[in-house]
Amino acid sequence: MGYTIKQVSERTNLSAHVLRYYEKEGLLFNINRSKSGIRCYTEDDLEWLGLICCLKNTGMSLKQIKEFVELSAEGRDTLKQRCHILIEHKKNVEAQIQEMNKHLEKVSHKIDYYTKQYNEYNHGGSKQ
Amino acid sequence: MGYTIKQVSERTNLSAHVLRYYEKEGLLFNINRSKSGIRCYTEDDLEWLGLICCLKNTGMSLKQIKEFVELSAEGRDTLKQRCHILIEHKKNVEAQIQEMNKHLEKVSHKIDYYTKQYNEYNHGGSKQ
DNA sequence: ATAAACCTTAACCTTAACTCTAAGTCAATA
DNA sequence: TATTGACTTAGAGTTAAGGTTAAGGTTTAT
Repeated sequence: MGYTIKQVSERTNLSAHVLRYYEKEGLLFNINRSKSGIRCYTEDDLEWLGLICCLKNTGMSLKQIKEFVELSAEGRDTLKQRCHILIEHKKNVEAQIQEMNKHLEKVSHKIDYYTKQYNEYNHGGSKQ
Repeated sequence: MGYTIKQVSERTNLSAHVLRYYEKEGLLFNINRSKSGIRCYTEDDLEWLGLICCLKNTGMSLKQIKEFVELSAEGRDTLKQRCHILIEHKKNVEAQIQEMNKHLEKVSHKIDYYTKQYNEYNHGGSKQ
């Protein structure tokens, strides 16, 4: 019935430390505990963690994620707000990706330039 | 005859502090100075800064950039190595972008889900 | 010539996101 | 029963990439 912190750690690729840290920082709440205080994560908790990782992996800060989580805790009344946050975040990430692509192009140019220089150097060079 | 740190700061959108910091960290070298010790950047320096920013903006750490810069300082013999680094970096960034897109899809699903919930809530809800 | 607006270095401060340590509890095993 | 080992907490340490402050030198405008 439920998962230990170690099991969750293995499934999420987050260390046990990080899981406790996230909890302390308010990204996870209402994690069940045994009588002796040991965390016991539910399927729902795993679901949440999935969303949190997803937001984190797209560059949302823990602080922003926390805000989102707090809204979620307030229930259905904040659905619209949460939706808005996600939509904004999506836009940001898309813009970010575009920027990255633009920078990548420059890197590509540099690669071409270096490749050319390298070939010339090898042709004209004395050491074969 | 060259640019002051402020002029470079304006052109690159890096603060004067950051320019000095980069120099101290070994990302820039051989920056000319006036007799009184004031930095005087050349066009070449600006060119370099352009590449550095490009690498930084695609997520390369200053440490890695420094390694790249050090290779450059060694001259033509490291052209191949540098080329390799850039190509690897490009691959990484492309992979990163793909990952981001995958995560974005999940976010999109969540948005759909929330939107649906919101609509249902509003239809079934008592307040209008 | 004196203040404003630059420049310099050195050193400490900040923030995010961990990461580790110390000291202790608890359950299972030898 | 003693010890191993996973769990707990509070809190300090780390890293990257800067930011800020202090204390002072230089140049230019009035």
